[in-house]
Amino acid sequence: MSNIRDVARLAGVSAATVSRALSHPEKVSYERLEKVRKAIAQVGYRPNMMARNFRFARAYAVVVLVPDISNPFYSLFIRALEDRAQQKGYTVLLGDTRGIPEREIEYIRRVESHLADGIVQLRPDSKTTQNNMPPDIPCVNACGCEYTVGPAIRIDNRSAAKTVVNYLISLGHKCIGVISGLKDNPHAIDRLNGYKEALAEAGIPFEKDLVTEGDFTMWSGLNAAVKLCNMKVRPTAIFSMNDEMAIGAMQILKNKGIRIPEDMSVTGFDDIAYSKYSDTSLTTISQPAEEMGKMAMDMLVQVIEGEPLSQLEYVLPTEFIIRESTGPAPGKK
Amino acid sequence: MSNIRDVARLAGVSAATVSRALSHPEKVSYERLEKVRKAIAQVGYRPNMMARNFRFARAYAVVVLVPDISNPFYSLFIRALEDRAQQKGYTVLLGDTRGIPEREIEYIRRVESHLADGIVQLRPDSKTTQNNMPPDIPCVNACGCEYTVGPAIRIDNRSAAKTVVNYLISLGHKCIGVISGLKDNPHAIDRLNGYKEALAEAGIPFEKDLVTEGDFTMWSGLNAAVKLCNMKVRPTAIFSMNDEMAIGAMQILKNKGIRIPEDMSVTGFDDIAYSKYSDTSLTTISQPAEEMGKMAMDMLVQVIEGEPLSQLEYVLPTEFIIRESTGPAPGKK
DNA sequence: TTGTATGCGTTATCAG
DNA sequence: CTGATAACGCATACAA
Repeated sequence: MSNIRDVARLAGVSAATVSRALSHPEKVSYERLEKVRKAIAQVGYRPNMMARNFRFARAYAVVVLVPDISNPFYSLFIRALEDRAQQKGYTVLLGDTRGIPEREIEYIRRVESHLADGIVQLRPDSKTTQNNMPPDIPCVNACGCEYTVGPAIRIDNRSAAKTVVNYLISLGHKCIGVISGLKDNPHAIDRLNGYKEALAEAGIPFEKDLVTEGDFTMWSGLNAAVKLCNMKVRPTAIFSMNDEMAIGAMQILKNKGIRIPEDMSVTGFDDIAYSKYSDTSLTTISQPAEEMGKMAMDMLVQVIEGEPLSQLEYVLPTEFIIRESTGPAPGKK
Repeated sequence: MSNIRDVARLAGVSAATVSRALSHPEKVSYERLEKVRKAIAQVGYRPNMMARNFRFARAYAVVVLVPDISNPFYSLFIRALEDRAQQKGYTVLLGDTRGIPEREIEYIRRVESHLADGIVQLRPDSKTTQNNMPPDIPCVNACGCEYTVGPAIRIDNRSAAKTVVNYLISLGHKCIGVISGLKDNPHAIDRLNGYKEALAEAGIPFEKDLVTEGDFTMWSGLNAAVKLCNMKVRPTAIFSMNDEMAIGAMQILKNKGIRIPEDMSVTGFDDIAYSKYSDTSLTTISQPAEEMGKMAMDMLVQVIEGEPLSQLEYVLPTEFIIRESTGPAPGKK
């Protein structure tokens, strides 16, 4: 591989001139600029970015910490993040933690050892996260819940959930089952609070047995739905905390001959692509995943570059999308 | 940020000793090892990996070039790749090209400028790809088709497709529509060849009107299905070249009152998670995405480190999974 | 405008 | 076993 001195020698100038020709061409005479240009072409010189980054003590790279990249919501987010990163001259280092703290720490270490300049955090488990994250490393929390600290991009999970449940109530549903994420998942907590608020405002008592626990996978949604079906008083609607679990639930309901939405309404959360195309298309909450990815990147770069943040937290709007999986409670019209 | 000399000063040793204490502790006396250990802890020293990489002229990073990370097959592959990379001390740089050649080139440049050591290529468009890829940069083609050059991990698209179509034929189907990817997509070409072979061996003439073109999205599958339904002689089965398009197709078929599989059979390709949970679960080909991701990483590291490759190409087995979306041709039993 | 000299943090070499 | 030194490739302060 040729370096800047090879080019300089060939062009008959100093290495400094070659460097300037590339970074500050206005400071170099036209004549030498041409010489340098030719020499660069002749040897096929490519500046060594690693050396340059090293000199600037900057990696121009960010880590994105994600529990599972195969989750469609996350992959959409990351796609937008990467897009923005590329625009800004940054590289995205993929950190799929699978929820394992050691892996998270491994990636935090990458920042501490200067292989990346900051972290975008999609990990919702804020307790662990905040324990592991040293306060001095640039970090944006992009899966924020109500009680995150530091720069954050988030949605209002609570009021979104409330909107969904309000809608179900308006359709006459009084017994609404919940398929939750893991109980200590911040999203699950916020969304459950929305559910409770909606119930309270409608004067419906909260029944904790109606809340089943899943882990955001289709399989867990299926299992949770089985439990809900076997209850003494079977709910007439299911509020699932994400689309995957709702899809899993719908499959088993249909297998059992329960019609959707005639016998039971089902709602999701996220609006992943499959929700629109699933056989009974899913009523759900759409999150602005791409907008969130872009904003997270913008925000992180601001933090990295030491620019002041005009806002510490951005709460983005969600959209409630009504499709075929919801209808009037049985017996209502 | 503290550096190696700060530690050395504090420990009362030379920088070289600190370096050795970290990299070759067996070459350092126990006494000084302890001193160094304490000093490191005291100042919270983290070795600057960028400086170390710079010195070794290695990035310990690889680029993964993918047309669309939100595609579940790709994200599974990448998850496994990242897993293996982490095991081997490498970082994965995410390169979502969205099929745009300029973006691909941008990432190739990252390797040329020493920000990464090599590339795993998931881009199936081998023509463009090979035009852009300089011969001297380590690269593994992981979405290989029959005519890729260089190190490759792939499946036998042709024979997998043939298996599917053979099965449909065995069910009595004689008029089998195809939802293809873009006509010049290597996967689409290989799979279409499999389709043709199966037909030929069964003595069924190939009808080119039965081949509709999609772009591997659900939406395009839906549109293609509409075309197939409107044909003079409507096919009794649809061979879709991926699951997404099959899911899109199934939705519109059901909307039109066409029963699956009684009136029409549908098959997919990839076996993404949703195929199992979609309302009529999908008969499809399962690709070993995770195995492919791991092997691609192993292979790339071998190339990077200059180890000889025992095999230039690995063809991994696929599995044919029969679910509910296929059945006997109408009129057959 | 241009060239020279220096340093970024690390590690291998070599002499002690 | 240890320390001083040079080198990796680049960009800047400074001198000319």
